[in-house]
Formats: sequence, C-alpha cells, structure tokens
Amino acid sequence: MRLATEPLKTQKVYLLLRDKVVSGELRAGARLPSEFALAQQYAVSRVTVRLALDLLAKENLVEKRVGSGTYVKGAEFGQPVTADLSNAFAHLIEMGRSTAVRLIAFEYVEPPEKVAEALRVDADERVQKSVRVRSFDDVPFSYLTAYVPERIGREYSRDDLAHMALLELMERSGLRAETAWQEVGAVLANPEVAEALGIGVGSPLISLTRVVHGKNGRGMEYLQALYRPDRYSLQMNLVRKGGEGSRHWSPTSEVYRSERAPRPRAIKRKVKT
Amino acid sequence: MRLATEPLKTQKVYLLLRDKVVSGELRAGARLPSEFALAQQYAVSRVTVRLALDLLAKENLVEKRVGSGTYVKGAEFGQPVTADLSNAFAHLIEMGRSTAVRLIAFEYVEPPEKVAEALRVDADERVQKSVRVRSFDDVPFSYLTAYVPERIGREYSRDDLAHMALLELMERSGLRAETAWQEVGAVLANPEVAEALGIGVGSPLISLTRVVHGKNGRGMEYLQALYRPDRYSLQMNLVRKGGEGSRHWSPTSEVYRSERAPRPRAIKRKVKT
DNA sequence: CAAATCTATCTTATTTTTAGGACAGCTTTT
DNA sequence: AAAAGCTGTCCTAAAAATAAGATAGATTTG
Repeated sequence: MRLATEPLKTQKVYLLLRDKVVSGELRAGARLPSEFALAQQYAVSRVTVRLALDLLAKENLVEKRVGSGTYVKGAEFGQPVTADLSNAFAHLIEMGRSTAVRLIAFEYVEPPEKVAEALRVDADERVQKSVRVRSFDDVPFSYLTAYVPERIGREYSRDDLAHMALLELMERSGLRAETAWQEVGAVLANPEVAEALGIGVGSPLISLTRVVHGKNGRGMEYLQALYRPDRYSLQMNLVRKGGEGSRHWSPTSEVYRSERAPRPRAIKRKVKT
Repeated sequence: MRLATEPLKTQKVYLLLRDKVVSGELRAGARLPSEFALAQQYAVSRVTVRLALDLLAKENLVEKRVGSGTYVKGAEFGQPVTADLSNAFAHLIEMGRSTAVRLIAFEYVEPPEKVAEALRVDADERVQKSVRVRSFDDVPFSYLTAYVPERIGREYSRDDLAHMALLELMERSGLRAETAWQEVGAVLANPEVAEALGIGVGSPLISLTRVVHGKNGRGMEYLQALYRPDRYSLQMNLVRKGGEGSRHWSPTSEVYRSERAPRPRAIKRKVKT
C-alpha cells in the first residue's frame, strides 16, 4: 500500500492559501503576495511557497504569470451544475439513473457488529455487502458500501445492482422503505477509497451513514457513503413553517451538485516505479 | 508564523488508524495488528508506525502493552450523549444555551465576495464578522465564522454574541428568519482552526455553510461552521410521508451528539521553543 | 518450559524536504 | 528606457523524516 501526499510544510502553506482562496477572503483576480513575501510571512523558504502555489495552480485555483505575480482565478466556479430535486427519495432514484456505477465488490458476509445492530438481523443471518463507485462525467464522486440482509439481497442480481439504485430494486421487490436515519460526518480518504475516487490519501470526504427501515421496523439497508466534497455536496433549503410563533423549519429540497471544475482533474499521485 | 505538525507519513498513518478507532471499525479492547504488520500494510517503516501509535497512545485512544501488542482503549465512548431536538431552529437556540462560547474575533469588515453575493448587501455596506468557538465540557467542537450585515449587527453587542445564539439575538431585535439554505461538506483543518479546536492540522472537519434570509429576501446571516466529526454530527430521521404512491420523505428531527469520549482530550501540539 | 510473538531501544544509511542564494528573463512602473 | 519587482530555473547544503536491521526483554501460546 502506498501513501502519497505533499510534504509537510508545503502541504500546510498550501492549505492555508487554498483556504483563503476558496473562502473568498482573496477575491477572484486579486494578486497574492509575492513568493518572497509569502515565504517570509509563513517563515518558510521560497521553495516551499513555490511548491504550494504550484499545487494551487494545478487545481486551477490560481494562475501564475511570469514576471507579474500569482492571481486568484475565481469567477469560473460560479455556476455549478445542479439538479434540484424535490425530495430525498426521488433524489436517490435519480442519482441511480443519471450517473454511472462501477460495482467493485459483491458478496455475502457476516455483518460487522455495527451493521448487525442497526439492521437488527438475526444472529446467524448473513448480509450482502456491495461496494459501488458512482461517477458523473467519468469522474468518480462517491464510494458506497451497502449492507443488505441476505433474504432481501437475494431478490436481485449482481447485475441489477450495477444498473439500478438499491432502493429502486427494493421497491421492485415490493419492499417499501418507511423510515430512515442518517448521519453526516467527515473522514479522511484511506488508500482504497482514495484510489477508487482518484484523490490523494488523506483528502477530506463527506461521510454519510444511512439506515433504512421497512414497515415492520426491520432493517432494509445499511449504507456507508463517502463523497468527494468538491464534486458533491449535500444542500438543503429550509423554510419556516407555521405561523407567527412557530419555530419550525422544514427542509424543502436537496440539491445535488455535480460539478465544479469543468474537466476531470488529473489524478494527483506520486507513482514510484 | 510557526508551522508545527507531525511529519508526513507518520501523520497519515496516525490519521488512518485514528479513524478506524474512532469510527468503531476497531472495537474497544481489540488488538491492532503488530507494528511490523502495520508497517507492511501501509508500506512504511516500523519507525513510522511506531510514531503514529505513540500519538494515538498520547491521545489515550490506544494502549501499548509491552510484549503483547497495542489495544484499542475504547469502551468509554460507547454511549454518545445525544439531545434529540425536534426541529432545526430550536436546535440552534438550544446549542447556544447549553454550550460555552469563546468569541475570538469581532469586527466590521468589507465582506468577501461570496458573502456579499449571498447576503445581497449593498456594494458599500460593511458586515460584522465574528468568529466563535463553541465547547461542550471544555472540549471545543465547532468553529463558527459568521457574517451579518452591519445594520443588523449593530442591534446587539459584542458581549451579547458571547452569550446568546446569533439567531436568538436577531429574534430579539424583531427580525425573523424566513428561509435558509445550507450546504454540508468536508474540509481539512487549517492551522488556525486546528489550534482553536485542539486537533491536528489536516484533520477532517464537517463544513456547514448556511445562509439565512429574512422576510424581504435580504440576507440576515452567512455562517461558515466547522465541526469536529468526533464530537459533533449531523443526524436526521426521515419518515415517508403520504400514501401508497408517495415517494416523499420528510426529516423529523435533527440530533446533536455532544459527546463521545468522556474527558477533555489533551491538546496535542508540538511546541517548538 | 520453550517457542513464538510483540514492543522497546538503538544504530546506520538513505531518501526527501527545506533552506538559501544566484541569475536569467518577463512585466509593470517610473 | 531604466528601474523595480516578479516568476522560472538551477545549484549547494543542511535538516528532517524514513528505512532497515539487530538486540533485549516482556508476554502469550502450546
């Protein structure tokens, strides 16, 4: 297994500057301080600053102009292609349709403790574990690990899974999802996931864990989803409902942002012989 | 400015292992693979693995036993203390009450472009920028950067902000939030944030960006929140609404997980003279 | 009790990163 | 046109991180 990243100080300067650019603290078109000035500011050598800037340039966040300076290259990532979907469930189905899926793993295994608990499967029951990578415009953006009780999993084939959304398959089998719980967090990409998503090990990922229950309260699906935050984000609109005194907010929609930079970003990885 | 962190590969192995421990993939009491095995697995030297493990041990996440192995030291963070709140808005207020806040910055500035756009402030209008760190049990878990149009910001004092939730202050001034948009993502901690949250640079964070609009459609607040995923998570329950054919899901509540490990974790930082 | 396994410690060598500077050439300003 | 300031490139040296292996002592297993 290979661990590849930017060196230490470089990485740090890179992150600091990236933050300033992305957050908008440095506006589009603005010139960054000179490499020398930055070097002094962060108490590192010019070499280091230079490496950091090169990373930003490769990401298309800044532009270096010889003899002039380094400029923030914003303004292009203004209009992300978004698909506004009116509810969560349709969203899931839609995702299954409009994006390409690669099925990486498909097997029946003993469930990890957490999964067994969440799905409330019988002690001896096995679960179907599948790993899928979803892409949009040939750029992978999500890494999905799903666990489904065997009795449910047998209702569809390996091939089905590669073509249809999981919940859609379940609907087809007459199973109806009733309730779901989900949790959002952030994790770092491990080598396996990093490879599949074309990012560096240690990149930040959105983690979404969802447990779907059916009518009888038994678990239907345990999903662990990892998303590249630059390619996918969870968005929601909240509207205050009810009258004057009410403090109730209600989400109205979830938005799926597919794109930010126009072209598939080159896979950044150091390859050693 | 001083940049201090763990070395590169060490840092990475540390983060990867930490993730496995915190996420529960490695259960409390379980023995990690031997140092040698880990070294092979991650293709690094034993020295590196060792450094990473030492960091985990210092954090009290694992325990090293001479001659035996390294063990996950969990069991304490079994039951996250959760406060189940029935809606988003009350949630925000509640957060303001039950947790301690440290006001790091409070000033009136020209808004970053993004903010100006989102809030639709006048070209020359300034905004109040505040940075707050919220703690629970003396452990910081969120880093909040809020922008409020000056005319609204003047309605309350610096001191108010250190004691009450922002939206609550607005309500007090007779302003009502009507709609909001929010986006969830993941980012890496930069040195500033890392310092404030007591974590290492490059740790993963949940990023939540929210824009709150009032009645007239003008912006009231632009919030950029960063959360430690091990101390805070966004949870929601979804319930299918409507009859047979309906595919509508509706969130019912948001849950705030305040705690995971019992005691304030020591701030891990290398201090260089 | 012996064998196997594991962590602790130390040593040496190699690789990678960073520092610090010099200089050429391009751009902008004066 | 000259001056000032900037990036691109190259070089040398120091510092830091990592690799790889040997050995000692603790612990567990058979």
